[in-house]
Amino acid sequence: MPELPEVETVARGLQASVAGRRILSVILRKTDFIDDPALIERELPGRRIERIERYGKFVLLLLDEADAGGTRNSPATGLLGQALLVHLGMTGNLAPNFAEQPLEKHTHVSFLLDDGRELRYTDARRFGRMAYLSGETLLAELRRFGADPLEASREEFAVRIRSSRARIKALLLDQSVLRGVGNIYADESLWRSKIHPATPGSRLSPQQTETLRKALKAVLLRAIEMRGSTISDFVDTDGEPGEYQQHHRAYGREGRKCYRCGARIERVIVAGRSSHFCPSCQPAPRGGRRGMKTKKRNRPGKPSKR
DNA sequence: CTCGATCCCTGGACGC
DNA sequence: TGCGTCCAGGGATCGA
Repeated sequence: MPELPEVETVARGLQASVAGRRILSVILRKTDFIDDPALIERELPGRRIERIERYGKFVLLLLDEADAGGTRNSPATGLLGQALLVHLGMTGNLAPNFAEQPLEKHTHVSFLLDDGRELRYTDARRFGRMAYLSGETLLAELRRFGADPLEASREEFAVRIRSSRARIKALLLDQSVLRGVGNIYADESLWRSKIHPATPGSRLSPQQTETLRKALKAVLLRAIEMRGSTISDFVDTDGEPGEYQQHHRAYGREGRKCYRCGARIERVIVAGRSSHFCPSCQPAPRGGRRGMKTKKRNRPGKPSKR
């Protein structure tokens, strides 16, 4: 499941492999995860991919100007003009392929490039998102998201975390608070910080908050070095899995021994997500079992018509 | 403001 | 072998 380190890995891979290439044409197959498919078919052909960046869990392909008769110029430095946003959801993948390579299953978009390769988007579950945005619309979209956890200062991080009574696990997952953290790295950073996932943000001490900021940043940086975590599907632009899953201390370790104290790692649902923690190292917040249901989510009944 | 529930989707695990 | 069921989860949305 691509979170910040996995998306960073993909963005770096694309920057190395397709930056500077021009998109000749676009082939769309399934489009229900695309904001405005017709816009993409109209706007993308002929555009050059200037560079690729990560923004939260989005891959941003920054494109050159639309019109430009004759030579095209780079966009003004630092200013985002127009971009293709790609969110990988749970199972999305964006990677260049040779055109003669057979299409993998669930390949929904192909961008034909000017060097004969194709940049392909595959996504079995289609929890991802693709959108072409420009100008103020693009800026407005990016403003919806909170601080980058690799860049947030002590002060900014503290304000964002401690001013809310929501549980810390929910805050870490909330993209309008911090952009890029998902379930794995939330659990890993909380384990390292010895903070229980159901602790309200407002109940964290300044020291705990700073410990969490540093732990989160360290975990993310280490995971980027290891090219992300591969639980089931994730592969980078070379088709290689990540390796950080070998360093998980909490996520996916229910019933196994805590590396610090030997107690059994538990799993509860917090903020609607599986949350793995050490009941000994990460004691429950005082004042009750708020949000401490056991693992089962209610089984949905007959799906109702819409 | 914060919460849980529901929905989107498919592959994989598991029980029979 | 095959079928049914459950589960995973990021994010939007809605009602409590």
